[in-house]
Amino acid sequence: MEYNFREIEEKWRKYWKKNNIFRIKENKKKKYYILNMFPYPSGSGLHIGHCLGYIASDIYARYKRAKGYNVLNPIGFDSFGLPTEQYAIQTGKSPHSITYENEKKYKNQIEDIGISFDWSRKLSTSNPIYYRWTQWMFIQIFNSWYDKKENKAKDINILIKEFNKNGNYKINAYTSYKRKFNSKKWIYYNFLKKETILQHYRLAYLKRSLVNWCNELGTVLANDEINNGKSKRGGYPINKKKMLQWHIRTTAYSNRLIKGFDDIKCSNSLKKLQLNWIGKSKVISILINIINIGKIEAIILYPELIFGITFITLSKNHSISKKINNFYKNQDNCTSNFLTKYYALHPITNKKIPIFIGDFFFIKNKRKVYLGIPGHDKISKIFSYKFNNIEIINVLKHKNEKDEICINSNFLNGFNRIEARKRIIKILLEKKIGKSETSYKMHDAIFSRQRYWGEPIPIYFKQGIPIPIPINKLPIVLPIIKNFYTKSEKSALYKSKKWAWNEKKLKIVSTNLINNKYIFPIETNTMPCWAGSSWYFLRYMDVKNNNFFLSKEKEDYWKNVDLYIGGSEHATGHLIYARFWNKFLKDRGWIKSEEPFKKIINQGMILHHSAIVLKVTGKKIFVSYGLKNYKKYKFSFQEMYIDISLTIEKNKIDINKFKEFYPLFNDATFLLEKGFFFCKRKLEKMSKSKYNIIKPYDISKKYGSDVFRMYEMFLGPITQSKSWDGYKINGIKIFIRKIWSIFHENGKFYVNEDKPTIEEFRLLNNLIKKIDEKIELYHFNTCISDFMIFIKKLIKIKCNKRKILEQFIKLIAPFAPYISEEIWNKLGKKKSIMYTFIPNFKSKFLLDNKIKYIVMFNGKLKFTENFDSKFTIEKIKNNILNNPKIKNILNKKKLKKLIIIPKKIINILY
RNA sequence: ACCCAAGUGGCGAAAUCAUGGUAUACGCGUUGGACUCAAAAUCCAAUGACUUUCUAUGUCAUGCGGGUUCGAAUCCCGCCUUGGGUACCA
Repeated sequence: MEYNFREIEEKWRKYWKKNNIFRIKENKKKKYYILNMFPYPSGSGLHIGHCLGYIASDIYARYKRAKGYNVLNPIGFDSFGLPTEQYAIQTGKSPHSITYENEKKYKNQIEDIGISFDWSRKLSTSNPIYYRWTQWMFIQIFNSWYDKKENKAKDINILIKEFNKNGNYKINAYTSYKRKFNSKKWIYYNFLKKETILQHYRLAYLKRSLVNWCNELGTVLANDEINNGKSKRGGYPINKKKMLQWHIRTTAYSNRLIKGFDDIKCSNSLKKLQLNWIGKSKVISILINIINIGKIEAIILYPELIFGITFITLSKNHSISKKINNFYKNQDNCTSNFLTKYYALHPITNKKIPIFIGDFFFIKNKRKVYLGIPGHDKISKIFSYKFNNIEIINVLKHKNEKDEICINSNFLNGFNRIEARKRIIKILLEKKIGKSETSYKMHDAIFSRQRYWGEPIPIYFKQGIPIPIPINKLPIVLPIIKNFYTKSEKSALYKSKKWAWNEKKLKIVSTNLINNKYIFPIETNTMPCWAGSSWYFLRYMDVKNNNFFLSKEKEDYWKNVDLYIGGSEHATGHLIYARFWNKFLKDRGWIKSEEPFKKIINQGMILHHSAIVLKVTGKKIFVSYGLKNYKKYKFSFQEMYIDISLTIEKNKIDINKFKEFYPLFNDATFLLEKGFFFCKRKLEKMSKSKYNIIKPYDISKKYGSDVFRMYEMFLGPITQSKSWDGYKINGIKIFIRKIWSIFHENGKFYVNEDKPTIEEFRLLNNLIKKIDEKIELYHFNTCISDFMIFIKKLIKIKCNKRKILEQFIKLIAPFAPYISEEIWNKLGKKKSIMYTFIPNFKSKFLLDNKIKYIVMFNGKLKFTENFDSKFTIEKIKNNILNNPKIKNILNKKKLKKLIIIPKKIINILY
């Protein structure tokens, strides 16, 4: 009997939906919270790369459920964002309707592959019901300061009270405010002055910072939209421009973000990535005198190399560069790297050091100074070759392979690096040439966006002073603006005619009414995407709550995320922000967990071939790729991505299909190569822009969702990127059919009711043990191998006994839920297989009384030998020495040593 | 430029961490066979490379070059290539 996946899968899809099988309620069972990283609902819909994480987490969720946990496995949409905004500008559609359509598309596609998401908990960041709380949280961040003494964020009113009492003398706050004031002064200050000071303490504050401004496009651009200093769209120049923007004092949490790793289970590489992003380090800054100019401060990363400094480069933005530049005003070479006529004095030797100005170095540090140590720094060395009068001093010498000692370094000579560093630091500090500081690479996160499609920031401005909208008036809803493309440096919301706050009536009114007495302008910037995505995992626990973002009861039950699965591209930004946000909410007492995620795994990407054809620039002529360098043609070519479905046999193109697909090129000319038209193929990330997307529906339509699910898992380890090959899916198709056929005899469903043999039980328990272990390690690909081996053996020994097969189908159900549900039903079970338990393995069936030893000669395998598991090493030794095979190989050579590693190997050295 | 990861047959990969111990499990593909008038489907067998007439307890293979070890795909050092991130793509 043929397995009719279309009918069967459709049947169970409906059953699950109708009976709300995936709906989760809090109960007395132990909880397990699985989370997929927030998807962005793009217009092109889901592709098989997205599915990878969903399938993996679904297998894990179904498995945990079958192990007795109450599993929360929710989904929602990070639906604010740039692509929707741009698509809306292009097409004239409203971003609201685009988002609605895209979310619907995603839901259908995800349901199709049988993911057990609880859709009743769906949320969407662009929904006012959700962003009401994002806005609320922003106001709370605004109304908080960081107490360094207790290491937590607190209400700003506590700080104000303290200022009233003691000024800022006694408080130990995380602040950018450097001056001191007492309570008298504070009380005397006016409203404006007080708020200006408070801005240095608030966790959300306004500050001018740089943006990428593109004048021609009339907008701020993301780095992603820029290529080589020009806009990707149109290729227009970009200028850095300072704008007043909201910042979040994330740096206050640097130490806790580092410390928190103790409680997160994730790969070391993920930890390293985040640690490097935070970039905490102890550094020494030194003061250097520039003759006739003044002092500069510079960071010296390796103070033990101080005697190797032979030049200094200043960034063009350095205040001293600007002074120096005045002298060079009339010279042409001020723009790139050039040598000035100024000299610095070496802080210890007082030797003259030449000063350069330029951008050769990636000067990212605040000091904007680069200390050139060409003897031991690669880039400095390259730079010194450019200006060949730079002196190169080697200050290190290899003592042996590991240790380096200082040379040409005055009093440091002869010390190894570590010792030399200690000594020089001590001297620098004593002589007050240097200061020890803790430095962080991370800076406070910029929170303002000049876009339309984001959460409005709930702030209005009274004489330029930011005041939060009263929280009982939240949310302030994003106004509908038909044409929000500003083409000016004003933010999109500036175009809204109704975007002013009436303090008397407590509502949003027309901007015409602004009188700056009781009607004030509202902030026109919107929030960044990371706002909504920094706390969504909390909302899933209590998505329908209208009174608060999360109730105590629900939080007590679900606590935090047990397993977080998502792409490694979010390893830094999103994870840092979400962890910060969570810690903030905890500090203020609204939640209890210090860390939001207990365990994080990163899935790899799926790569696929893309097809690129050669087109003659500006003409409807296509040239087969192999003719690219053919001298007869004097065309200039442009490369064009075409849909991968137009290829037949690797890089051959079906021209008729091509013309059909692109009606624009119906009358185009094709220059062939040996009668065929070839393209270039490239293996790269699956993406809409590269037209190499494979949609899950195309696969599940042809093979069924079970086959699709299992094949995606079978491609390779979840954490690695892997390429898609549509041919190999056949192996899984055959395997699913084998499962089906083992439950059938002569075309009818049949299982044998006899008691299994010990050998059969042993096979089953071995499988249970392996699957148990491998699922916990997320090795889903090798689980499938084990299922295959198991089924192959059952077929070989002709076992179709109920007691074995029933357990097997439970084990495979998380991987292939549809066929399992059908077989479970045919086995006579009334309830869904989702409600069954996967048994634990019984170790009594696993015992083996023989142990296989590998016998090696000088580390090379010769043969294997079985020994009784009870044998002592001594007994094995005697046995081996008298083994004729060994005597034969040893022949007349003398045995030097015998190494026996219990339960593993025997190595004979001769 | 910096940070993080990956590199194993014709191909996807296993063994890689906790714990160094039979390299290529499982699958695809290919080849041969069975069934069939034939094809598809299915089933069975072989399949890293090399060498020799046969045999084998033979030789060589885990991106490249070294090292540690009785023993390295696995650990250490130095490279090469590819992918991801670098703060307004998500």
